[in-house]
Amino acid sequence: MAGNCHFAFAVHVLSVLCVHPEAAISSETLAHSVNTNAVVIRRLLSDLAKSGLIETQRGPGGGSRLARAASEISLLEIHRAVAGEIGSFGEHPNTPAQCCPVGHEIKRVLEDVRLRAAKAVEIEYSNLSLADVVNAVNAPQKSRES
Amino acid sequence: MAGNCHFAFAVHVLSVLCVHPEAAISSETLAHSVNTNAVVIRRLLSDLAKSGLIETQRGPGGGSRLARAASEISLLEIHRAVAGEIGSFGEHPNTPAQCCPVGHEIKRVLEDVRLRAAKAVEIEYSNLSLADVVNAVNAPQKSRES
DNA sequence: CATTTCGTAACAACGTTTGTTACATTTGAT
DNA sequence: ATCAAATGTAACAAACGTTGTTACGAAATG
Repeated sequence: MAGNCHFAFAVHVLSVLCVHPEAAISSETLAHSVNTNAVVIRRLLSDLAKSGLIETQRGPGGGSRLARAASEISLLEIHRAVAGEIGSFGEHPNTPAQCCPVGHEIKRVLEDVRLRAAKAVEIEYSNLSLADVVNAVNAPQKSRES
Repeated sequence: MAGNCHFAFAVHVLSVLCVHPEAAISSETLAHSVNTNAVVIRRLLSDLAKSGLIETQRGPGGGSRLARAASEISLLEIHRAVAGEIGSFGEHPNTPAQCCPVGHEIKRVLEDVRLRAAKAVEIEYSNLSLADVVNAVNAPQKSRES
């Protein structure tokens, strides 16, 4: 696995919240569906709440629910909430030799390339909503939307 | 940093080879430009040679040079050579609860999402050549091509 | 006030990546 | 032939990020 799985877990969790609009779902229940620890889920939920995608209640009967209609939540928002801006494709971490003509400019050029790729992914994610995901979950045999 | 920097290093190295077409460049020289260890570069060069992007000579005066015109080498090829297929955006590593309707289907849906994003990046990378990168390196003040 | 649940800190386990040393192998020059 | 230059690759340590886990305080409900 490269990087982390916050985004995948978040989409999973939000999908579960989406199909249970009537009740608040506990981190324990969500953790069971994702097959991980409840604290891992709570860390995610904390980020999602900070971004206003869910609302959470403490105490008995507490848990989380969507703060908005699933059709109004894009995958881009989810990604930003739990995994930051898109575009961490292996950057050049070193300081290249500045005396080398290539070394002097390469990081700027690579950054442009990175931005292009990031923009392309952003467009894809912004065109997919949580509702699209849940629809796909509920319609296994059908081909993909849009 | 997320993941590795093979791709960034490879583009850097290949750019240096591109601007020195007259001679074979040693891993030591390349390592100096990238500001890393020569063995790190040799590992990269080994992958690039296996993919037919460069040719390498051992012995005194040896080193590497491009096997093709830079305009015929896409960033997608470079990525595949040193960092594998595009599309390792934090997958869902666990086996979700199969009794949960969402858990049962979510990995397939997430895989579709991942493929979409990967395809978008592939298109960007396939439309950029090593020559484009070198042109951008040589024309610092100009805006980007295409 | 007891129970449930969240929020968060702290820490261990694990895997990946990078850098480094070491050494065998190939090649070219003298 | 021998030497020097350079690659190819294995082995290993250090650093880092991620995940899972325990623990415990805070909040809310009845």
